[in-house]
Amino acid sequence: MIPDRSLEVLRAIVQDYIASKEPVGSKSLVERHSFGVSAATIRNDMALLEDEELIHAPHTSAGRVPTDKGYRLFVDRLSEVKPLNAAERQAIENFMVGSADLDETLGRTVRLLSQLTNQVAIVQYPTLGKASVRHIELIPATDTRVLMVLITDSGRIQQHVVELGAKVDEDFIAEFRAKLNAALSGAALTEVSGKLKNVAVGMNAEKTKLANLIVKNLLEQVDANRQEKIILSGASNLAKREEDFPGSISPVLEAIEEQVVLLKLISEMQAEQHGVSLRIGRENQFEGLENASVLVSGYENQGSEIAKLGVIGPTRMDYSSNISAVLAVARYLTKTLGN
Amino acid sequence: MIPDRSLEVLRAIVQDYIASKEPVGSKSLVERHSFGVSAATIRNDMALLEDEELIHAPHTSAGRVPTDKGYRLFVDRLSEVKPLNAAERQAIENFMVGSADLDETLGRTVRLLSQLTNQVAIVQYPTLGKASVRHIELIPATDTRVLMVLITDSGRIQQHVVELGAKVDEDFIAEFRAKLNAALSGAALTEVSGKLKNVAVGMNAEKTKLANLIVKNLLEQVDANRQEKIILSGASNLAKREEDFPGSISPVLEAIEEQVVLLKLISEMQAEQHGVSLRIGRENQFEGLENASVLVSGYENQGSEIAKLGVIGPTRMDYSSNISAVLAVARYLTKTLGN
DNA sequence: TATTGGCACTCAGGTAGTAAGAGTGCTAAA
DNA sequence: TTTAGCACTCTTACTACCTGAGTGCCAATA
Repeated sequence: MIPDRSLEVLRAIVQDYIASKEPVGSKSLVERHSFGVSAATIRNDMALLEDEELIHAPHTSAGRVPTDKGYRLFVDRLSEVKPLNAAERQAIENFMVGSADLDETLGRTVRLLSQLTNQVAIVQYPTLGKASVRHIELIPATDTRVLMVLITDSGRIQQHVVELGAKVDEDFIAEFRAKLNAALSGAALTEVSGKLKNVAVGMNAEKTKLANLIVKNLLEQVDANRQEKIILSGASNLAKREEDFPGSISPVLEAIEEQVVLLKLISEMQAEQHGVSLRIGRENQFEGLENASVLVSGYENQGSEIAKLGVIGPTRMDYSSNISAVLAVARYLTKTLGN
Repeated sequence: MIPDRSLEVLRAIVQDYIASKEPVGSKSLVERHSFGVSAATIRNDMALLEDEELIHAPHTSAGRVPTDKGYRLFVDRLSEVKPLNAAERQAIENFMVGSADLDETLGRTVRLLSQLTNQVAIVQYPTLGKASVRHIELIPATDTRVLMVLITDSGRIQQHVVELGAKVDEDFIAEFRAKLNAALSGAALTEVSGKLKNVAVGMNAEKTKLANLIVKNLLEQVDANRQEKIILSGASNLAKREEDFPGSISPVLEAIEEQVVLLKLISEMQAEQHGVSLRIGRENQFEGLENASVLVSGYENQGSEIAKLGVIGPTRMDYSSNISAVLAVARYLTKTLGN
């Protein structure tokens, strides 16, 4: 359908526009690339691309700029994933060594990714839905309260203070703790509720009441706290590319500060080709992100994807580089978590 | 030194400028306020204020704008803390109910504060330096690894995986855990290292080795993780007030994203009058914050300050309202933590 | 001595008009 | 199918000009 040379022209336009941020015209195009044809011919090709809504002229006498659709075709069919250079690879290695716990690992990851790409980076915490119980701890806090700590196999920790309304017996707590762990250790969080049914069997009335209270709280914790979490880094990178956002960057900042929106967005995104998922401009419906692209990839633990990470930036971004950076960091994080 | 009426003029200039963001001239001043004198007289007062470097004219034929020094005098001597209105008070109440754990409480607090003030809000996590040990947990993770969890009285949790390099005996872990808790429960973190000296006494060589490894890691955790933490909210509010930052907001965003810088800054700030601490514009040396004001107050647990919270915004901010909002939220957080 | 009206002066911002340059689309020829 | 040529459009920059806001100063006044 679209002739090869026209596609080459599209590729050249995307590349030049990303590099220069100026609308690109037929003349500069033949100067910078060797098409072997004249500017007039290129102009014909450009007219074709414009008919297909792959490029667009901001003004009558300006050059052309890729549309969302144009970027999409570029990414899907015209670009190659640019391998990281040695310096970047080194940066990844250096950045991640010596991370102690999950918080620190993910914190470093998100900063690394924002530095590598010069975009806003996001990292989602491992979803509890796919996690399983490593350990449950019950710690007497005051006379009538118990601090409950739930530790999952992905390293995530949830805590909650349970008000028992009656004085607690330390021995009972210890006993119940053992019981809980025996019943739940290794269980997927989704199975927890089923496995808890019989845990209070064989206790006297008073203890049953306490046990139920704790179980109820534990379920709440598993459930309510299944709520996901995202961390961000590099918001200042957005401000540096303000020209790429007509109007103001404020709507974009608002959108990405709204965790709920962001979570909804990335949960909708399923890996496409290259192992990443990409939404360009208006391809995603969320208000404020009309001029932004969202690029995510999954990272894994024990062979299955547990959450996503990626970058958010203007539609005018270097897709090749960013895709390879996101992929590399996702792989590296998977590896780090494996230890 | 400076006559009363001139100070009144300064107050009027600050108020009008904050409200209108236009440099304010003598004529509009006499129109909006009842000084009982003519514009010419006000001009004389303004010349005086300019001599004192309290106000400044952006151009020869423009009105006047307060300088950092002018804002400072305004805050210290001319402004009253504006009590919150009913709606704001209600917002605070509503926002905080039902917070489960520390993370959620602080998360809600920082969002509340940014909404209340329309500025960037910051909340510092309780400093470990002032905390004490509530409980230490040792949980066998794999054959040779133990997950150590340190819970402090402020609700903060630190975790770390200890590689023991040898197979661990569960009974020993349980025993050692009891020993650790007996020795450390209730101890301030600063005392931990002293109290750990004799904990391995009376064990055989092999166990001593393991114990020392755990103790070493515990100390590392107490120490290295004394590193502070800050959470932010409302960065988009900065973008909305871009006009107040000559050039770009990018340097400001960079500065506040740099946790280390921010921590250094607020740790230097000691409560002054009104119970808050304020740095206006160039009063703070940090790069990127020349046009920003930082306003913090401490919040408490068990009667002593454990960390700070506050807002960051343009020097042209509503100091009266923001001071009262920061104070109110700090008080409310103190109260919430008391439960 | 403090205040006031008057006035000349400065300067930012808006409006017009003009010129230059980039880029286009179209047409006719190769 | 490609190309050269050309007329046309429209942005951008520059210039000149005007207006209005606001000032500083001075001489007069209470």
